[in-house]
Amino acid sequence: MSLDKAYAPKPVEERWISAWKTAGLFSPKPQPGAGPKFVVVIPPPNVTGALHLGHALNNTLQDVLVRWRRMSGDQTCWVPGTDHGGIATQNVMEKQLKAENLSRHDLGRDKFLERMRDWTRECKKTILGQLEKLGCALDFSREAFTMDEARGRSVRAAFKVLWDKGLIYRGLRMVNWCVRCGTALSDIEVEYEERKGRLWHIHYPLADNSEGVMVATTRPETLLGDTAVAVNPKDARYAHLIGKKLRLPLLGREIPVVADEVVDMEFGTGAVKVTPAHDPADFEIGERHSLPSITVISLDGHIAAEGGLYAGLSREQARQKIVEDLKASALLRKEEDYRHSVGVCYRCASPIEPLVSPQWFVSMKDLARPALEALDGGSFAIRPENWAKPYRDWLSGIKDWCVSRQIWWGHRIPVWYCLDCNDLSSRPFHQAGDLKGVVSDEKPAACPYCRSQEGNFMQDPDVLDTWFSSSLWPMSVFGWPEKTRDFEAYYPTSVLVTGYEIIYLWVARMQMMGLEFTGRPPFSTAVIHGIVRDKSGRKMSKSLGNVVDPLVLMDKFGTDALRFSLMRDARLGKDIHFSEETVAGSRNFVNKIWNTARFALMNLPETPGRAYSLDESDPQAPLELADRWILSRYEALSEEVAARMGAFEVAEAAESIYGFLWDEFCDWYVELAKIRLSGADEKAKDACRSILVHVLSGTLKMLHPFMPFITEELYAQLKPYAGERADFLLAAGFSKAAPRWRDAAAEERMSAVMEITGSIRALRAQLNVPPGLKIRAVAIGGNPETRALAQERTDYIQVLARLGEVEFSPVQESRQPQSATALARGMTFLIPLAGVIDFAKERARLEKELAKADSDVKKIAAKAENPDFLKHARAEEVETARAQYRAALERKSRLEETLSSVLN
RNA sequence: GGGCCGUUAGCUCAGCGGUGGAGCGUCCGCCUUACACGCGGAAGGCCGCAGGUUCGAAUCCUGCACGGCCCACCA
Repeated sequence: MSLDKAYAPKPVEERWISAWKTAGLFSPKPQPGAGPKFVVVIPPPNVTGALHLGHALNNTLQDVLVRWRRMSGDQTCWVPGTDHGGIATQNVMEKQLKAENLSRHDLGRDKFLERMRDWTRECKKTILGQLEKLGCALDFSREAFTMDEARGRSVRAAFKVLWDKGLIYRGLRMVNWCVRCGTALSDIEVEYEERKGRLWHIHYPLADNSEGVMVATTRPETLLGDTAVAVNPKDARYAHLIGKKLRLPLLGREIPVVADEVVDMEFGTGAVKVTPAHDPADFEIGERHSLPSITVISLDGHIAAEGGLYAGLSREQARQKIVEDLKASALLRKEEDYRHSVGVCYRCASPIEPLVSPQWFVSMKDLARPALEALDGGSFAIRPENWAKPYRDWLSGIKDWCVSRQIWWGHRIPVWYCLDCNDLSSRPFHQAGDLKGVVSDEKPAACPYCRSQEGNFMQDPDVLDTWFSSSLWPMSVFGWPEKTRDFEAYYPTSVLVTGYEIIYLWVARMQMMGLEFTGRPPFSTAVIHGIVRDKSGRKMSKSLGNVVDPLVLMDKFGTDALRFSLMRDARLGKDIHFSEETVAGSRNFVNKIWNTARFALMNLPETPGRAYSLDESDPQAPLELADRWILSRYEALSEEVAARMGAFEVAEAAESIYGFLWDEFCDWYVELAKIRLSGADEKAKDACRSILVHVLSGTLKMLHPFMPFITEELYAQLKPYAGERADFLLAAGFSKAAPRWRDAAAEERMSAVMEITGSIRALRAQLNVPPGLKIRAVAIGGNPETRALAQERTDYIQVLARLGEVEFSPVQESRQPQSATALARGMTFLIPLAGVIDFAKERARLEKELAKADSDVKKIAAKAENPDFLKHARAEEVETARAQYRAALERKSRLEETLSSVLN
């Protein structure tokens, strides 16, 4: 068997992807009653384009959990899919059309949707291909799409149930309107940005042209729709004006001064212009004072007919013109720069226009209550826990959900109007508030209101918010509302892995819907991760030009490397500052693993004669210190990693495995194994081989969820030596825990060896002893155990520190002229180096060590000699401190001795 | 205005009550037959600031400053 010197990911990845697929590895059949289940549904990526690093993070995290649980013995099921993505996807298509100088209206609804479906088909292919390439153990036979036929049935069923319960209603309400997208948005789809604007102070004279009040506004164009000016009832400045009429500038309309608590006396002039049709706060003032509401900005963002001579202007043009006209009429009294937060569309970032229009709503209060109870009762948990509070707060203050969108791409609202009894022609659809509708999947045969059988039915033109179908996802992917076997077997799911930015948009709504329709939370834990940002912490965006394509990274460093670096940084809930260097680091680690296996295989017989198993009661060869140490460390690692994974602390688990494999296994164990492997003692060799096979294959298993490809590749080579037959690591599962291998004594002894080695290595490096030179050493001092250990394991120290002969001198003050000195664990290693080293350097080095020892002594003395410490600290704490103090003193005095005598 | 998170080595981040850690970068030395995507060594920290609790605080508490998110009807 021979492996290349450097790992080449591409062919390995391709080979295993196809092997997994051929074996149907990710589509295990549900086995009734066979052990715990672990079910995950993918957060379906929008079909807006290719996947980005955030998707890579999200899906790798899920894959790690799924693979881990599968190897732990759970029945797992991970469902893939994509989301039609409503406005976002429609915008992508509209951009494409724009490049062809077309609008969606040029195509018409049917043609447009056809193009959307074509695009979606391609996009799904891309996304699923990328997920496969990422190595995701998704059951591709279950692929779902939020707008396919089955999901359509779920959506319509949910709508019907909510309708029948009176939880869905249509009403004329003030909503967030995106002028650019031409649709209403829900409250949480509005983002607030600090933007620089201006604050205009406008004088509103009294109707008789005497005095008047000054108001401040950031949106002067809304003046056209003003129907009052409001002041605080307690405001002495304006008390005499309450009830009087003002003359609205430019239009001349008379409007009243009203008193309302909501007005802040401190802010601006203390008087507010009230535009009920175009501001949510003003809308409420209008309700309280029965003010008329005049719509002056229409759905397309232009000034409506009521805007007089401004009608037809865009809102931007109107603002400019109105400011000019106010200036001309000397009513504009002040104009200042003003930074304030502006609501913008989460999909296109253009400013939101609050306006009144007929929309569909879901009444949320009753749905939120069970979700809150699930959280408080523990049937649903959020990790990390600090997200529970914002989640709870949001649910507690929940408002009704505007679910209608005036776009074409989405689930059409399943409501029909009879043209024979609904007068749609005289009431343009979007202006009507009280149409009689029939909720139905298909066009009804007869009108229940007028009994007409003419079939003059028209479906509501609106579509549902894309998040409506998303909220049903954990149910709909298994066929709900039908009682399918899959639904029985896999609902509710186990964990949901997603980013914190969609906790309200998605997580909360899934909880509410799941509880409403099934009485059970759709998943018992939400695992929340952060956002992938660039190196300097900025969000990745096309406009900043800092987006990184995961495919490019996978191509350059390998998929395992990309996955591992994402996982190493994926601390729950924390953002990742991503840099390519960390992927290079992971690539190096992957290569390290490759070479470790190469080393092991080089030292195993060409054809596996027998299995090197430690499970046999009678080991084939005697184990020695290094073996017992690495086994102990390996067991400790297994336990720690299992605990971490159970708590979803994936990053911590990854870090631990990294440290174990590189620092302990490679840098220490493998180096020591070389002693026996290069010798002639077959029994000793077999002992080493057993350990190498056992620890390496076990570590590969632990790593498999993180880096599925290289581990599969190497395990395939190693498994005959481990006596295992499974074709894939997922099928092989983890080895049983073996706590009997924990060995504190071996760990302690090995750490002494490491310390001694370290001090001699440091001496060599600092004194520039030629690395190839095998130097002689004289060992003196030390307590009996350490001394015995050093004598027993001289071979370790010789190999690790590249020593020649080591002489154990019984004489405490053994004189070795012209020696350098290494101190460790109470032992002194004198290294005669006349002619090799510069003794001035050695003196300087020792003086520095002495200074360090001295400061150590002082630090520990501050504790160990402190009567308060001795009085209050726990006994074992005191004991430890005393021991440390003794050791520090001992070291210091030895250094002093050395400096005064040996060096002379 | 409220809430959450962060502030530790040049950079990215662990540590969360007992003599300050990792990776990358830097410096010195090594092609030591698994790996130069490597090995050994080293330099580099008033652990944001100020109080408090404690025998003892990077770690717990309280304020403050700075940075970042989220929420809220500031015209």
